[in-house]
This record gives sequence, C-alpha cells and structure tokens, in this order.
Amino acid sequence: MVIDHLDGRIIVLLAREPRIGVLEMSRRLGVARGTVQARLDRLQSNGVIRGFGPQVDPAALGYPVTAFATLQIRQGQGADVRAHLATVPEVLELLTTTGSGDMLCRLVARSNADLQRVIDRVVGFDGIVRASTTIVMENPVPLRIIPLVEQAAQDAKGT
Amino acid sequence: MVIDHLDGRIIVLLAREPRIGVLEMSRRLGVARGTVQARLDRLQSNGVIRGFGPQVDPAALGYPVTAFATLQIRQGQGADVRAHLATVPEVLELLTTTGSGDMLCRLVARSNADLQRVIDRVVGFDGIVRASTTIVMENPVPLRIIPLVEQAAQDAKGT
DNA sequence: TATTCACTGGGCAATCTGCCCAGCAGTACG
DNA sequence: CGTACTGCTGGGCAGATTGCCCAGTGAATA
Repeated sequence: MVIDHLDGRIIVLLAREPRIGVLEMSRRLGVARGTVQARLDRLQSNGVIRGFGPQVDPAALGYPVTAFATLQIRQGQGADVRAHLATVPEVLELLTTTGSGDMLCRLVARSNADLQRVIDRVVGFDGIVRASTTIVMENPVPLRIIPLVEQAAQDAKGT
Repeated sequence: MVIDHLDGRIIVLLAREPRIGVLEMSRRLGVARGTVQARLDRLQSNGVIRGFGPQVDPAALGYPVTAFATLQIRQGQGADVRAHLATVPEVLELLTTTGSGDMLCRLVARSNADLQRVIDRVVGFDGIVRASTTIVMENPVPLRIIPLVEQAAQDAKGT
C-alpha cells in the first residue's frame, strides 16, 4: 500500500479533528467532496484506516496503573496461553516476541495492590514458566501515528 | 470516574460500530436520544473517551515490523531523551518504567533491515546508555478496550 | 488514437445533528 | 413533609450533512 500526499493530509486532518466530516474536509483540503470520499473508502478498504473506534482512557475508567509483563511460555503451550490471556479483561494487548516462547503483555490495574491480583490471574496458568513485570510510570509519548503518516506521505512524494 | 451500565453499553456499541451516530444508538439502547447525547458528552468531558481518531495500521502504511526497545537513560538526561525520541516518526509510543532511568519504546520499521536504521537513530543520542530491542512477531490480542469497559460497567452495577 | 482512471462540480432526497422545550420520577436536604 | 435538583423522556425545528447519482475533463496508458 502506498500513500500519497493527499491521503496523508486526510489522515492527519482526521486525527486532529475526528468529528470533522467529509464535506468540511473537502473544503479544508481544497478538493471535491467525492474525492475525499473516494480516498477515505480506499484507505479503509486497504486497511490503512482500520476504523474510528473511541479511544478510551483506562485511567479514567478506574485503571490508572499500566504495566508490561514479559512471559516465558512452555514449548507448545502458546495457543493455550493466548486463549487464557484473552479472557482477562485487564490484558489490553498481547504480543509474541523474539526469544523462544516469549510474550509481551500490556496490563492495567486499579492500583499497585490490584496489580498483584491481575498478575496472579495472568500467570496463574500452567503454560507460563516465568513472568517479569515492569510498571509504567509516565507516558511521555502517547501512542501516536501522525508523524509516521506524514513520513509515509513524504516518502511517496518522489514516487 | 465511575461508569455505569449504560455508559458501558454506549462505549461498546461505539467500539463495535464506530460510524453509528447518536440517533441509531438511542434506538438500539432503548433510551432517548438526549440521554445518549448527554452521556457521550459526559464521557468525553470526563476523559473516559479521549476521541475518535482514525486507527491507522502501520503495516498498511509500509511499516510491517514492530519492535520494543528498552532504553537505559543517564541520570538527568530524561527530558532530553524524550525530546529526541519525540522527533523520530517511527517511535509510536514512549513510556518511562520502573527501574532507574528506564524507558520502553515502541517502534516500527519498513523491514528488519530498516529496523537497524531506526534503532541507530533512536539510540544515537548522548543520554542513552544502553538499549535492548525485542522484535514483535505476532499480535494475538490487538490493543483492545471492550472487555475492560464491560468489566468496569459490571463493577459499577452493585454501586 | 482509444480507453481507462481519478477528479470536478453539481444536484437530489433522506437523514442526522444541535438545540430547544415541558413533564416526570427519584433523591438529597432544609 | 415539602422543595430543589438532577437525569431521563419524548417531541419539535431549522440547518447541515450524507449517500448517491450524473456528465465533463484531463492525464496516463494500452
């Protein structure tokens, strides 16, 4: 998938003002409404834009503690462990990483004390050999995509 | 911030069908439009819902490789390192973690080879003492929030 | 040269939004 | 016990937006 400059501007605009609407976008970008609409459709069917789900802040939900757990999985137990972790609501994300049978797991909890409960639930499963946890303190760069989109649009310029 | 059952249903509905609109939501939830609207406003001003930005897939943008880098920062250089990393588009997220001067950094790259370039750029900064990188292979549980929202709404039930 | 593709600029009906109102129930409080 | 207050309902209204259609144009391509 290649992204051109207009695509980039659409995504950035959308990221900055999500409620903006196709018509207003076309005005801002100086192109026809149909063009913006077609671009958006294409970006979505190409999978560049996955969706527009609400971005929920776990802290505001009462889960201000974030942690990462590195799990070491017993050979062949990967699938079971994934299924297990998928049932834990406090597991926000699960990634398998390099290193034999390693997984990285993003967790939230109601408090540091509550984190113990969450970790117990996470690692209280047979296939997990070892777990080490790191607590997140600050989030200087919250998950972002705009700079990368701009970069990708730049790169495509010379294409 | 406490979330009640209706709030939970609104968020989940919105997460499942982001384009749905307030009117349709009120129909599905069996409440008045004004109620949904008021709840949404409250959720947003409370910070529970941060926004509705597009969810962009870095892989579809041409960055299929994801990695995590653990950085060890020299005492007192934290702010500089943050500023430095914020300028790197491939840095999608930056977290400070327990452990003196440790940061966790989410990266993407165009390829495994390109990852080297990204890492060089990331760690090519004075305040960074040491870095270790883990490449992500699979993502069995993509970043999700619905189970947690349901959990939070459940918990509030008895309140 | 003929064809295809993306974009433009316009129009249309249907829908939704933002905003307003009065009424009503439950609750906290004087 | 009465009185405010809050949140929800159900309705209405004008204005804006959406989804969808069309013909024309320019550029790249076969």
